[in-house]
Amino acid sequence: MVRVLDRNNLIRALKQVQRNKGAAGVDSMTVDELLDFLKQHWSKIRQQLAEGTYQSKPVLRVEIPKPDGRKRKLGIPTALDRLIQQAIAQIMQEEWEVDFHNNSYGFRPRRNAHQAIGYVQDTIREGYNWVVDCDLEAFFDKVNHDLLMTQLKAHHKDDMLLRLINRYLKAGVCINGIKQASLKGVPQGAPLSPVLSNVVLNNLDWELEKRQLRFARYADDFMVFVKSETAGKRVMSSLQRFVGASLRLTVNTQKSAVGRPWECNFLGFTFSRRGLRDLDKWIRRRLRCYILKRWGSKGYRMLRRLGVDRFLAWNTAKSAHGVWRLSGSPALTRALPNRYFRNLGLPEMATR
DNA sequence: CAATCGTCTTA
RNA sequence: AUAUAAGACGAUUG
Ligand SMILES: Nc1ncnc2c1ncn2[C@H]1C[C@H](O)[C@@H](COP(=O)(O)OP(=O)(O)OP(=O)(O)O)O1
Ligand SMILES: [Mg+2]
Repeated sequence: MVRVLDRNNLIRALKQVQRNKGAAGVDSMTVDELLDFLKQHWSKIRQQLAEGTYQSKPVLRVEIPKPDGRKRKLGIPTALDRLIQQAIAQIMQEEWEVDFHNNSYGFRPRRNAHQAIGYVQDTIREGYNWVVDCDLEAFFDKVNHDLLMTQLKAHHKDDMLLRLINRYLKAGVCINGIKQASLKGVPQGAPLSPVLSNVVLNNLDWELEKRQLRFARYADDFMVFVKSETAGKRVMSSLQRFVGASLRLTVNTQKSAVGRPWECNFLGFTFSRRGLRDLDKWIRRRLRCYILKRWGSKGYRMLRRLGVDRFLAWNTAKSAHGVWRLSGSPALTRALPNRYFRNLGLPEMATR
Protein backbone atom coordinates (compact mmCIF):
# COMPACT_ATOMS: atom_id res chain seq x y z
CA MET A 1 0.00 0.00 0.00
CA VAL A 2 2.86 2.33 0.80
CA ARG A 3 4.35 1.60 -2.60
CA VAL A 4 0.99 2.06 -4.30
CA LEU A 5 0.66 5.54 -2.80
CA ASP A 6 4.24 6.45 -3.66
CA ARG A 7 4.41 9.76 -5.52
CA ASN A 8 6.25 8.45 -8.55
CA ASN A 9 3.94 5.49 -8.89
CA LEU A 10 0.89 7.76 -8.70
CA ILE A 11 2.09 10.23 -11.31
CA ARG A 12 2.97 7.36 -13.64
CA ALA A 13 -0.58 6.02 -13.16
CA LEU A 14 -2.09 9.47 -13.71
CA LYS A 15 -0.14 9.95 -16.92
CA GLN A 16 -1.31 6.57 -18.19
CA VAL A 17 -4.97 7.37 -17.48
CA GLN A 18 -4.67 10.80 -19.10
CA ARG A 19 -2.84 9.43 -22.13
CA ASN A 20 -5.65 6.95 -22.85
CA LYS A 21 -8.29 9.71 -22.94
CA GLY A 22 -10.96 7.20 -21.97
CA ALA A 23 -14.65 7.91 -21.46
CA ALA A 24 -16.11 9.03 -18.13
CA GLY A 25 -17.56 6.62 -15.57
CA VAL A 26 -20.76 6.92 -13.50
CA ASP A 27 -19.75 10.29 -12.05
CA SER A 28 -19.35 11.65 -15.63
CA MET A 29 -15.94 13.09 -14.79
CA THR A 30 -13.67 13.18 -17.85
CA VAL A 31 -9.91 12.58 -17.71
CA ASP A 32 -9.00 16.24 -18.14
CA GLU A 33 -11.25 17.21 -15.25
CA LEU A 34 -9.44 14.63 -13.12
CA LEU A 35 -6.36 16.75 -12.36
CA ASP A 36 -8.42 19.67 -10.99
CA PHE A 37 -10.48 17.27 -8.91
CA LEU A 38 -7.33 15.66 -7.47
CA LYS A 39 -5.88 19.06 -6.48
CA GLN A 40 -8.92 19.63 -4.28
CA HIS A 41 -9.73 16.20 -2.95
CA TRP A 42 -6.58 14.05 -3.17
CA SER A 43 -5.36 14.49 0.43
CA LYS A 44 -8.73 13.25 1.70
CA ILE A 45 -8.82 10.32 -0.72
CA ARG A 46 -5.23 9.39 0.07
CA GLN A 47 -6.09 9.24 3.77
CA GLN A 48 -9.16 7.09 3.08
CA LEU A 49 -7.02 4.71 1.02
CA ALA A 50 -4.44 4.42 3.79
CA GLU A 51 -7.14 3.79 6.42
CA GLY A 52 -9.08 1.33 4.27
CA THR A 53 -12.24 3.43 4.29
CA TYR A 54 -12.22 4.44 0.62
CA GLN A 55 -15.43 3.42 -1.14
CA SER A 56 -15.14 3.03 -4.91
CA LYS A 57 -17.93 3.92 -7.32
CA PRO A 58 -19.72 1.20 -9.32
CA VAL A 59 -18.61 0.64 -12.91
CA LEU A 60 -20.64 1.94 -15.84
CA ARG A 61 -22.05 -0.74 -18.14
CA VAL A 62 -21.43 -0.11 -21.84
CA GLU A 63 -22.03 -2.75 -24.52
CA ILE A 64 -19.79 -3.00 -27.57
CA PRO A 65 -20.16 -5.47 -30.47
CA LYS A 66 -17.91 -8.55 -30.52
CA PRO A 67 -16.53 -9.84 -33.85
CA ASP A 68 -18.97 -12.79 -33.74
CA GLY A 69 -21.99 -10.47 -33.54
CA ARG A 70 -22.70 -10.88 -29.83
CA LYS A 71 -22.24 -8.07 -27.31
CA ARG A 72 -19.29 -7.49 -24.97
CA LYS A 73 -20.30 -6.05 -21.60
CA LEU A 74 -17.73 -3.47 -20.56
CA GLY A 75 -17.51 -2.12 -17.02
CA ILE A 76 -16.01 1.36 -17.05
CA PRO A 77 -14.75 2.65 -13.70
CA THR A 78 -14.65 6.39 -12.97
CA ALA A 79 -11.52 8.27 -13.99
CA LEU A 80 -10.50 8.42 -10.31
CA ASP A 81 -10.95 4.67 -9.84
CA ARG A 82 -9.00 4.02 -13.03
CA LEU A 83 -6.13 6.06 -11.56
CA ILE A 84 -6.17 4.17 -8.24
CA GLN A 85 -6.47 0.77 -9.94
CA GLN A 86 -3.66 1.59 -12.34
CA ALA A 87 -1.46 2.54 -9.37
CA ILE A 88 -2.26 -0.82 -7.74
CA ALA A 89 -1.79 -2.74 -10.99
CA GLN A 90 1.68 -1.29 -11.58
CA ILE A 91 2.86 -2.64 -8.22
CA MET A 92 0.90 -5.90 -8.34
CA GLN A 93 1.99 -7.01 -11.76
CA GLU A 94 5.68 -6.73 -10.88
CA GLU A 95 5.14 -8.58 -7.58
CA TRP A 96 3.26 -11.41 -9.27
CA GLU A 97 5.72 -11.75 -12.14
CA VAL A 98 7.92 -14.06 -10.06
CA ASP A 99 5.03 -16.44 -9.31
CA PHE A 100 3.50 -16.53 -12.78
CA HIS A 101 4.26 -19.49 -15.01
CA ASN A 102 6.78 -19.16 -17.79
CA ASN A 103 4.31 -20.39 -20.42
CA SER A 104 1.73 -17.68 -19.71
CA TYR A 105 2.12 -14.84 -22.21
CA GLY A 106 -0.99 -12.62 -22.05
CA PHE A 107 -1.28 -9.32 -20.11
CA ARG A 108 2.32 -9.55 -18.95
CA PRO A 109 5.14 -7.02 -19.20
CA ARG A 110 8.01 -7.85 -21.57
CA ARG A 111 6.00 -10.71 -23.14
CA ASN A 112 4.17 -10.82 -26.45
CA ALA A 113 2.25 -13.00 -28.87
CA HIS A 114 5.36 -13.75 -30.94
CA GLN A 115 7.06 -15.35 -27.95
CA ALA A 116 3.98 -17.53 -27.42
CA ILE A 117 4.01 -18.53 -31.10
CA GLY A 118 7.73 -19.27 -30.91
CA TYR A 119 7.22 -21.59 -27.96
CA VAL A 120 4.33 -23.30 -29.77
CA GLN A 121 6.52 -23.94 -32.80
CA ASP A 122 9.36 -25.34 -30.71
CA THR A 123 6.86 -27.68 -29.04
CA ILE A 124 5.41 -28.91 -32.35
CA ARG A 125 8.98 -29.42 -33.58
CA GLU A 126 9.62 -31.76 -30.66
CA GLY A 127 6.93 -34.07 -31.98
CA TYR A 128 3.81 -32.94 -30.11
CA ASN A 129 1.52 -33.30 -33.10
CA TRP A 130 -1.83 -33.10 -31.32
CA VAL A 131 -3.18 -30.06 -29.61
CA VAL A 132 -5.99 -29.26 -27.19
CA ASP A 133 -7.10 -25.72 -28.03
CA CYS A 134 -9.18 -24.16 -25.25
CA ASP A 135 -10.97 -20.87 -24.68
CA LEU A 136 -13.00 -19.94 -21.60
CA GLU A 137 -16.60 -18.75 -21.72
CA ALA A 138 -17.17 -15.08 -20.75
CA PHE A 139 -13.91 -15.30 -18.79
CA PHE A 140 -13.73 -11.95 -16.96
CA ASP A 141 -17.48 -11.96 -16.22
CA LYS A 142 -17.31 -15.32 -14.43
CA VAL A 143 -14.21 -14.95 -12.22
CA ASN A 144 -15.03 -16.21 -8.72
CA HIS A 145 -14.39 -13.55 -6.05
CA ASP A 146 -13.73 -15.91 -3.15
CA LEU A 147 -11.18 -17.99 -5.04
CA LEU A 148 -9.45 -14.85 -6.26
CA MET A 149 -9.28 -13.31 -2.78
CA THR A 150 -7.95 -16.57 -1.31
CA GLN A 151 -5.25 -16.57 -3.95
CA LEU A 152 -4.38 -12.93 -3.23
CA LYS A 153 -4.28 -13.47 0.54
CA ALA A 154 -1.85 -16.35 0.13
CA HIS A 155 0.67 -14.14 -1.63
CA HIS A 156 -0.08 -10.69 -0.23
CA LYS A 157 0.25 -9.63 3.39
CA ASP A 158 -1.10 -6.09 3.05
CA ASP A 159 -4.59 -6.03 4.65
CA MET A 160 -5.44 -2.53 3.43
CA LEU A 161 -4.60 -3.47 -0.13
CA LEU A 162 -6.62 -6.70 0.03
CA ARG A 163 -9.54 -4.78 1.48
CA LEU A 164 -9.36 -2.20 -1.30
CA ILE A 165 -9.24 -4.86 -4.02
CA ASN A 166 -12.20 -6.63 -2.42
CA ARG A 167 -14.14 -3.36 -2.45
CA TYR A 168 -13.38 -2.98 -6.13
CA LEU A 169 -14.71 -6.48 -6.80
CA LYS A 170 -17.90 -5.74 -4.86
CA ALA A 171 -18.38 -2.17 -6.17
CA GLY A 172 -21.34 -3.17 -8.37
CA VAL A 173 -22.38 -2.13 -11.88
CA CYS A 174 -24.60 0.69 -13.05
CA ILE A 175 -26.89 -0.43 -15.89
CA ASN A 176 -28.78 2.54 -17.36
CA GLY A 177 -29.04 4.30 -14.04
CA ILE A 178 -29.84 1.29 -11.87
CA LYS A 179 -27.14 -0.08 -9.57
CA GLN A 180 -26.68 -3.84 -9.36
CA ALA A 181 -24.46 -5.89 -7.07
CA SER A 182 -21.45 -7.63 -8.57
CA LEU A 183 -21.35 -11.15 -7.13
CA LYS A 184 -18.79 -12.47 -9.57
CA GLY A 185 -16.46 -11.33 -12.32
CA VAL A 186 -13.83 -8.66 -12.83
CA PRO A 187 -14.93 -5.67 -14.94
CA GLN A 188 -13.80 -5.64 -18.59
CA GLY A 189 -12.34 -2.15 -18.69
CA ALA A 190 -10.77 -1.87 -15.25
CA PRO A 191 -6.96 -1.43 -15.17
CA LEU A 192 -6.59 -4.09 -12.47
CA SER A 193 -8.67 -6.78 -14.19
CA PRO A 194 -6.00 -8.24 -16.52
CA VAL A 195 -3.51 -8.95 -13.72
CA LEU A 196 -6.30 -10.36 -11.52
CA SER A 197 -7.32 -12.67 -14.35
CA ASN A 198 -3.76 -13.96 -14.56
CA VAL A 199 -3.78 -14.57 -10.80
CA VAL A 200 -6.88 -16.78 -11.25
CA LEU A 201 -5.47 -18.77 -14.17
CA ASN A 202 -2.06 -19.09 -12.52
CA ASN A 203 -3.63 -22.06 -10.71
CA LEU A 204 -4.40 -23.66 -14.05
CA ASP A 205 -0.83 -23.10 -15.27
CA TRP A 206 0.72 -24.84 -12.28
CA GLU A 207 -1.84 -27.65 -12.45
CA LEU A 208 -0.77 -28.30 -16.06
CA GLU A 209 2.86 -28.10 -14.93
CA LYS A 210 2.10 -30.64 -12.18
CA ARG A 211 0.66 -32.99 -14.80
CA GLN A 212 3.85 -32.46 -16.85
CA LEU A 213 1.93 -31.20 -19.87
CA ARG A 214 3.36 -28.88 -22.50
CA PHE A 215 1.19 -25.79 -22.96
CA ALA A 216 1.09 -22.10 -23.85
CA ARG A 217 -1.50 -19.69 -22.46
CA TYR A 218 -2.45 -16.24 -23.69
CA ALA A 219 -5.16 -14.73 -21.43
CA ASP A 220 -8.08 -17.20 -21.56
CA ASP A 221 -6.84 -18.83 -24.75
CA PHE A 222 -4.51 -21.80 -24.26
CA MET A 223 -3.09 -24.76 -26.12
CA VAL A 224 -2.04 -28.03 -24.47
CA PHE A 225 0.23 -30.30 -26.52
CA VAL A 226 0.11 -34.08 -26.57
CA LYS A 227 1.29 -36.85 -28.89
CA SER A 228 -1.95 -38.68 -29.68
CA GLU A 229 -5.61 -37.97 -30.26
CA THR A 230 -6.74 -40.18 -27.36
CA ALA A 231 -4.42 -38.32 -25.01
CA GLY A 232 -5.87 -35.06 -26.35
CA LYS A 233 -9.46 -36.15 -25.70
CA ARG A 234 -8.52 -37.32 -22.22
CA VAL A 235 -6.79 -34.00 -21.43
CA MET A 236 -9.73 -32.02 -22.82
CA SER A 237 -12.27 -33.68 -20.55
CA SER A 238 -10.06 -33.53 -17.47
CA LEU A 239 -9.38 -29.87 -18.20
CA GLN A 240 -13.11 -29.16 -18.38
CA ARG A 241 -13.51 -30.87 -15.03
CA PHE A 242 -10.63 -28.94 -13.44
CA VAL A 243 -11.76 -25.58 -14.81
CA GLY A 244 -15.30 -26.15 -13.56
CA ALA A 245 -14.51 -27.63 -10.16
CA SER A 246 -11.35 -25.79 -9.09
CA LEU A 247 -11.71 -22.45 -10.87
CA ARG A 248 -15.53 -22.19 -11.08
CA LEU A 249 -15.22 -21.30 -14.77
CA THR A 250 -16.46 -22.98 -17.95
CA VAL A 251 -14.65 -24.02 -21.10
CA ASN A 252 -16.17 -22.51 -24.25
CA THR A 253 -16.93 -25.70 -26.22
CA GLN A 254 -17.62 -23.70 -29.40
CA LYS A 255 -14.11 -22.25 -29.44
CA SER A 256 -12.34 -25.37 -28.10
CA ALA A 257 -11.25 -28.55 -29.89
CA VAL A 258 -8.72 -31.38 -30.05
CA GLY A 259 -6.92 -31.27 -33.39
CA ARG A 260 -3.73 -30.98 -35.36
CA PRO A 261 -1.58 -27.93 -34.59
CA TRP A 262 -1.27 -27.09 -38.28
CA GLU A 263 -5.03 -26.97 -38.66
CA CYS A 264 -5.78 -24.53 -35.88
CA ASN A 265 -5.42 -20.82 -35.18
CA PHE A 266 -3.61 -19.47 -32.15
CA LEU A 267 -3.40 -15.70 -31.61
CA GLY A 268 -4.42 -15.14 -35.23
CA PHE A 269 -1.49 -17.16 -36.57
CA THR A 270 -1.90 -20.27 -38.67
CA PHE A 271 0.64 -23.03 -39.07
CA SER A 272 1.16 -25.00 -42.22
CA ARG A 273 2.91 -28.09 -43.51
CA ARG A 274 3.29 -26.63 -46.99
CA GLY A 275 6.77 -27.11 -48.40
CA LEU A 276 9.53 -24.58 -48.77
CA ARG A 277 9.47 -24.77 -52.57
CA ASP A 278 5.96 -23.33 -52.79
CA LEU A 279 6.78 -20.73 -50.20
CA ASP A 280 10.02 -19.75 -51.87
CA LYS A 281 8.43 -19.46 -55.30
CA TRP A 282 5.70 -17.30 -53.90
CA ILE A 283 8.07 -15.03 -52.03
CA ARG A 284 10.17 -14.68 -55.17
CA ARG A 285 7.10 -13.49 -57.06
CA ARG A 286 6.14 -10.97 -54.39
CA LEU A 287 9.70 -9.75 -54.00
CA ARG A 288 10.11 -9.16 -57.74
CA CYS A 289 7.07 -6.86 -57.75
CA TYR A 290 8.26 -5.05 -54.66
CA ILE A 291 11.83 -4.54 -55.84
CA LEU A 292 10.89 -3.46 -59.35
CA LYS A 293 8.58 -0.86 -57.89
CA ARG A 294 11.06 0.33 -55.30
CA TRP A 295 14.44 0.26 -57.04
CA GLY A 296 13.69 -0.54 -60.67
CA SER A 297 15.77 -2.96 -62.72
CA LYS A 298 18.95 -2.20 -60.74
CA GLY A 299 17.43 -3.69 -57.61
CA TYR A 300 16.15 -6.63 -59.59
CA ARG A 301 19.65 -7.44 -60.91
CA MET A 302 20.94 -7.30 -57.34
CA LEU A 303 18.26 -9.76 -56.23
CA ARG A 304 19.34 -12.18 -58.97
CA ARG A 305 22.98 -11.85 -57.98
CA LEU A 306 22.46 -12.31 -54.24
CA GLY A 307 19.57 -14.76 -54.35
CA VAL A 308 16.39 -14.54 -52.34
CA ASP A 309 17.84 -15.84 -49.10
CA ARG A 310 20.73 -13.40 -48.93
CA PHE A 311 18.47 -10.57 -50.06
CA LEU A 312 16.04 -11.25 -47.27
CA ALA A 313 19.04 -11.08 -44.92
CA TRP A 314 16.77 -11.70 -42.00
CA ASN A 315 16.60 -15.37 -43.05
CA THR A 316 13.81 -17.87 -43.34
CA ALA A 317 13.83 -20.72 -40.87
CA LYS A 318 12.89 -24.34 -41.53
CA SER A 319 11.70 -26.83 -38.95
CA ALA A 320 11.97 -30.60 -38.84
CA HIS A 321 8.21 -31.13 -38.83
CA GLY A 322 7.26 -28.78 -41.62
CA VAL A 323 6.27 -25.78 -39.54
CA TRP A 324 7.72 -22.59 -40.90
CA ARG A 325 8.58 -19.31 -39.42
CA LEU A 326 9.62 -16.30 -41.41
CA SER A 327 11.15 -13.12 -40.23
CA GLY A 328 11.65 -9.98 -42.21
CA SER A 329 12.65 -6.38 -42.06
CA PRO A 330 9.88 -3.82 -41.49
CA ALA A 331 10.17 -2.76 -45.14
CA LEU A 332 9.78 -6.34 -46.31
CA THR A 333 6.79 -6.92 -44.08
CA ARG A 334 5.17 -3.94 -45.70
CA ALA A 335 5.89 -5.43 -49.12
CA LEU A 336 4.60 -8.83 -48.04
CA PRO A 337 1.80 -8.04 -45.58
CA ASN A 338 0.64 -10.70 -43.19
CA ARG A 339 -2.77 -10.98 -44.83
CA TYR A 340 -1.08 -12.66 -47.82
CA PHE A 341 0.29 -15.28 -45.47
CA ARG A 342 -3.13 -15.71 -43.90
CA ASN A 343 -4.92 -16.06 -47.25
CA LEU A 344 -2.49 -18.76 -48.33
CA GLY A 345 -2.68 -20.61 -45.01
CA LEU A 346 0.98 -19.94 -44.28
CA PRO A 347 2.45 -18.80 -40.99
CA GLU A 348 2.67 -15.06 -40.76
CA MET A 349 5.89 -13.13 -40.82
CA ALA A 350 7.49 -11.86 -37.64
CA THR A 351 9.35 -8.59 -37.98
CA ARG A 352 12.54 -8.23 -36.14
C1' DC B 1 18.48 9.95 -30.18
C1' DA B 2 15.16 11.67 -25.90
C1' DA B 3 10.14 12.82 -25.57
C1' DT B 4 5.12 13.46 -27.38
C1' DC B 5 1.03 12.56 -30.50
C1' DG B 6 -1.92 9.50 -34.18
C1' DT B 7 -3.39 4.80 -36.68
C1' DC B 8 -3.47 -0.37 -36.42
C1' DT B 9 -2.83 -5.88 -34.50
C1' DT B 10 -3.32 -10.02 -30.60
C1' DA B 11 -6.10 -11.77 -25.90
C1' A C 1 -16.28 2.46 -26.94
C1' U C 2 -13.18 0.68 -21.38
C1' A C 3 -8.66 -1.80 -19.82
C1' U C 4 -3.82 -4.16 -19.80
C1' A C 5 0.53 -5.81 -22.20
C1' A C 6 3.46 -6.40 -26.36
C1' G C 7 4.30 -5.08 -31.27
C1' A C 8 4.06 -2.50 -35.95
C1' C C 9 3.46 1.78 -38.78
C1' G C 10 3.04 7.09 -39.36
C1' A C 11 3.99 12.09 -37.59
C1' U C 12 6.07 16.01 -34.65
C1' U C 13 9.31 18.81 -31.37
C1' G C 14 14.62 19.94 -29.77
N1 LIG D 1 -12.19 -4.99 -25.64
C1 LIG D 1 -11.91 -5.50 -24.44
N2 LIG D 1 -11.88 -4.72 -23.36
C2 LIG D 1 -11.59 -5.22 -22.15
N3 LIG D 1 -11.33 -6.51 -21.90
C3 LIG D 1 -11.36 -7.34 -22.96
C4 LIG D 1 -11.65 -6.90 -24.28
N4 LIG D 1 -11.60 -7.96 -25.12
C5 LIG D 1 -11.30 -9.01 -24.36
N5 LIG D 1 -11.15 -8.67 -23.04
C6 LIG D 1 -10.85 -9.59 -21.92
C7 LIG D 1 -12.13 -9.94 -21.22
C8 LIG D 1 -12.48 -11.32 -21.74
O1 LIG D 1 -13.21 -12.09 -20.80
C9 LIG D 1 -11.11 -11.92 -22.02
C10 LIG D 1 -11.15 -13.00 -23.07
O2 LIG D 1 -11.65 -12.49 -24.31
P1 LIG D 1 -12.63 -13.36 -25.22
O3 LIG D 1 -12.28 -14.80 -25.11
O4 LIG D 1 -12.57 -12.74 -26.58
O5 LIG D 1 -14.10 -13.08 -24.65
P2 LIG D 1 -14.89 -13.77 -23.45
O6 LIG D 1 -14.08 -14.83 -22.79
O7 LIG D 1 -15.36 -12.68 -22.52
O8 LIG D 1 -16.19 -14.37 -24.15
P3 LIG D 1 -16.34 -15.69 -25.02
O9 LIG D 1 -14.99 -16.36 -25.10
O10 LIG D 1 -17.36 -16.53 -24.32
O11 LIG D 1 -16.79 -15.20 -26.37
O12 LIG D 1 -10.30 -10.81 -22.43
MG1 LIG E 1 -13.13 -16.38 -23.90
